[in-house]
Amino acid sequence: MPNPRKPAPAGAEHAPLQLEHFLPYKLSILSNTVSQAIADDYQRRYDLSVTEWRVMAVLARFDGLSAREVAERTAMDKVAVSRALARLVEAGRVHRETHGNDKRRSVLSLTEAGWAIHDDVAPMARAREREVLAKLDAQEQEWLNRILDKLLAH
Amino acid sequence: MPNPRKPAPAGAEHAPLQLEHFLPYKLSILSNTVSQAIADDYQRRYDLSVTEWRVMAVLARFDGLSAREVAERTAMDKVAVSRALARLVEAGRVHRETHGNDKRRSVLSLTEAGWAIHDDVAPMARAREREVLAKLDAQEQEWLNRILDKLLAH
DNA sequence: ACGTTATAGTTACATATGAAACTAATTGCA
DNA sequence: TGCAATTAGTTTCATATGTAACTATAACGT
Repeated sequence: MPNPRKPAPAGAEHAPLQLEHFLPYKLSILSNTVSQAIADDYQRRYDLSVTEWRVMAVLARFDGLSAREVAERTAMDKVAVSRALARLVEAGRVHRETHGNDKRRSVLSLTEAGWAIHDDVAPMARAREREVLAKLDAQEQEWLNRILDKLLAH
Repeated sequence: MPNPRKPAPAGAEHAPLQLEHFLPYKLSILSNTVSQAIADDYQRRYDLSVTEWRVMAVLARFDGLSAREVAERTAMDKVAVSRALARLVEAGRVHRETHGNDKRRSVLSLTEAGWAIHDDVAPMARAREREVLAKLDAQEQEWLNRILDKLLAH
């Protein structure tokens, strides 16, 4: 008998959550599992955190963003972005200069070295995404997309 | 023109990810948003971390678990569980005793104070879940459930 | 022009987290 | 038995993270 646990009687008045059927919990597990699988592909190899990778991914698409704009696009807070940028600039992966008209703002872009990493990591990330989606049939994939977009709207 | 950003030409050879259509990214945003909304309900009021709440939720359903079993059920690592338990026992929310036959194992259960918190927080958590699901119609809710279970299987 | 308010970004501090080393108890098997 | 290998749980250490305070610059209203 590996684990003969009784499903808590707990009197009668309590109403315990069933974590395994609780949406926020399931989302958390799934999200962490998937993100970690991708991170495993690049963290060791490039000494790159998830935060840093997201900053790079955004700069790959939108060249010349400011730090605040990066924060908006990645949904991370500005402190996290500031720190990620400090490391990325230090490592020569991101180039930072000051905006001509507004000396508060930075103008950010990937360096050659940054692009090289991007071009290696992006396909791996896409492959992981495909692995996850491969567990679903075409119809389920469509529904998932629609549902996530609906939940994320506004 | 608040933000006239050009969608990165970036030469021609690069293929930047579109984060906003990338499944792992969308999952991460959604999961964090939902979990944070729930946490906001109890963190200040009870000085209770997400980790601690999950431990309590599991003990509410499965009385007498060991720390390792709690870790399994919450999908958290044993160090996180150990620390959460230390705080919960210290705060008088969880009772810990030693297993009769195996002195390594602990036998854990909620105290009266623990149950009181549980009985206040659990309905709030359920209400938040309902708020999220309210954005979907009945059909979408069914698909979401089925799809998440499929992705989480194995 | 000038003082107030807002914004971009960094720094400091306190807390959270994860990996690995560690202790204590139990199990397996020669 | 008795000793090597496992297992439960804690501690340590190095990093990560969030909040709030801070600096510098720009925008706004009078």
